[in-house]
Amino acid sequence: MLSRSFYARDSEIVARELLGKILVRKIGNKIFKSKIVETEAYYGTEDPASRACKGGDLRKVMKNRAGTMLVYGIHNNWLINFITGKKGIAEAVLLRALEPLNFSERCKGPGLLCKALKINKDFHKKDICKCKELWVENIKNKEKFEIKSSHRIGVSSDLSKKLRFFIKENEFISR
DNA sequence: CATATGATGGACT
DNA sequence: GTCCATCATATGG
Repeated sequence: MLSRSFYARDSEIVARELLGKILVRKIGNKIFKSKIVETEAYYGTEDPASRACKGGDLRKVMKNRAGTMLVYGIHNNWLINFITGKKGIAEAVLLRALEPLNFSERCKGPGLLCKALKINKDFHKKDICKCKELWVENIKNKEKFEIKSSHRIGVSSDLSKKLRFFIKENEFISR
């Protein structure tokens, strides 16, 4: 399991380094493993694309300490974020797509991956470093892959930075 | 209680 | 790329 210090860095760095890591979901006595293949970085207070810049609950949660999970409901879906950066600074990384390793649900999108792993608001504000039902593991055998970046998806106004990161030529990327 | 609003997904061009 | 059905929240009366 990754230590809290992994998340306590700039969200752009965490978003990049989360790629290729293994997300583990435990439901009852079953284990579901998947590889993280696509992420986006969000900067709450000064990010026009983030709803947290408008204030409210999201902004508060994004200021929690790194490693806190933030589950956000939109349309008929759930999206999961990990809080990054220092406590008091509103930063988070959104999980956008996973490559299923020992199951076959489709995970090509933030809403789909939450549905596949049965992630809902029960995980909101929980600690990814302590949770017994969902956590992130390091890769055993380092595999080589190229990280690409682009503008973020589904937002009307955005920063000029490219804050969406994904593994090049992976077939499980959304769109 | 009423209503506005999307960090979407899927179908389609 | 574009269109749009759909529903959990946030907010206001």
